[in-house]
Amino acid sequence: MRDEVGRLRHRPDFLRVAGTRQKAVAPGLILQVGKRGDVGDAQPAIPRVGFTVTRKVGSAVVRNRARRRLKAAAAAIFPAHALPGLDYVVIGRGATLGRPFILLIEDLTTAMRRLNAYRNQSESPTA
RNA sequence: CCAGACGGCCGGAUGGCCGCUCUUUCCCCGCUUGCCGGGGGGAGGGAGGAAAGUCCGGGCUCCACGGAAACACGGUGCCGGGUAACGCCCGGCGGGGGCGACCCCAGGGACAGUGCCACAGAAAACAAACCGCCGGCCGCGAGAGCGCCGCCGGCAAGGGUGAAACGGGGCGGUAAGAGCGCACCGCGGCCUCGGCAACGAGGGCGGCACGGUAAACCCCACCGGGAGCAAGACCAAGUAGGAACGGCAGUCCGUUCGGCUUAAAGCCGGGCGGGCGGGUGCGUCUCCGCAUCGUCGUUCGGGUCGGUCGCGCGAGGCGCCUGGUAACAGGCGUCCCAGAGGAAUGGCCAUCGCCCGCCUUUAACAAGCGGUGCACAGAACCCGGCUUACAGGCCGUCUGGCUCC
RNA sequence: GCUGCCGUAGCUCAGUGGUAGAGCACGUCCUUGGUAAGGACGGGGUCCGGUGUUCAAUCCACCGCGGCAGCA
Repeated sequence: MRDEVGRLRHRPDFLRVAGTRQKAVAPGLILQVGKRGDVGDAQPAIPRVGFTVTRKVGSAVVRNRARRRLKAAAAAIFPAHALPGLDYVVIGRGATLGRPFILLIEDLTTAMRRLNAYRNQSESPTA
């Protein structure tokens, strides 16, 4: 069972998610969560994810690599464990590049659990 | 072998699993049948030498404009060549550095004008004279000589200051001196020769007349219209069916409504229909036809921030040949080589290569273990340069030194 | 993509060719029974880096590094 995960692409979406102040900090990343605002109520809205890596992290090469590793981590977890109707924003930190990939995935799952945004695989997504 | 100079090149390799994006092709489903939408499979392409800084030059697009010129502003600045062009490149010249290979230089004009040259020093620029030197007179003294408080005249060699002092040091000359004279060097004209030229070489003349600074203002010559792909074009959606100004301007007939009027007539304003004229669009243009309408332009206001094009065949890459010292040019053959849009080109793993550390051990290697060690760095319209960053490595040419034959 | 500005003592800033300064801060001393205030003295600077122009550069020119801001 592989569910779709959408992608946040516009600045207002990021600002709305940041405005909810739902934040969890892990060594390798920071996670923000917010409910989708524009939902049509007929279909259950798919979860969406966006990535932010600021210039404080480093040069363009460093920022690109950090974002790609976060994308890979999200692709490994979100299709099975993201909750529908939520928008996730994953923020890269300076340690994102040096962190082993396994620990990066653990960081993501613990951050999701801490924000009550983690779905166990057995639960039905369309509750 | 060591040290060095210059030019060019590479800048991790192979494989596995899971993904991203573009192109192409096939299959299935759907309907509003079409380069339609959704899903799936196959094949192929997918960062750089600097993609960076944005310091120059172009293409392309829009705006402005009578061909253009001028002022202002900015840039460039020895000569010749290359180039689409350049502030780039190549070859020369001049100056400076290095034993040398070679390297460095914004390198026009200081008799067009203005400004500045601190401190020190007599004096920092049409010259002048502080300490001085010399001669004459005067005074003192027997004399050599002396004279701060004496006079007149000549001189600029010496001293000291400074970054820089109206040629340099040498010989002659002189009372002392002085290009006053002489040779050399420097400087400025002239002539001849070589060179396309910058410039160089030689000869002869002049008589020191001409300090530095133009990356101070400036003068001269040449170049530059402005903005930038978020340029610009189209589609969809959607708001207002808006306001102001300007360009030709509406006119005639019928009918109807309102106002003025007691009513009619008449006048004014509006609606509808038609004719003529006008605008816009299409048909290849003036003719003509069709459609549509008050139109078009500018500015403001309002709305949208979705999609498509621009967008990659190019001053293109590679190989060979020819011309040229070279930059480069020409010819022939061959290849098609990224196109994202919160932005693809990746994540994880294994093996090899290189580097670092440790241990065992050595004259040295090798082997073993560990390493979150493997440079600088990510296309955003494209191209030519410049500049800056860069672990490690390869190739070629040349210079100096040492040793051996 | 385009365009400006800034970098000077630990901090905030002057200085714009000629030996680099002010305020605050810091140190020592005086004053006080003691502290603060006040007074006296003092230490501190690769003037962001490099190359050049000039006799001489914080200042002028060029090239970098870092930071800030504006326009689209």
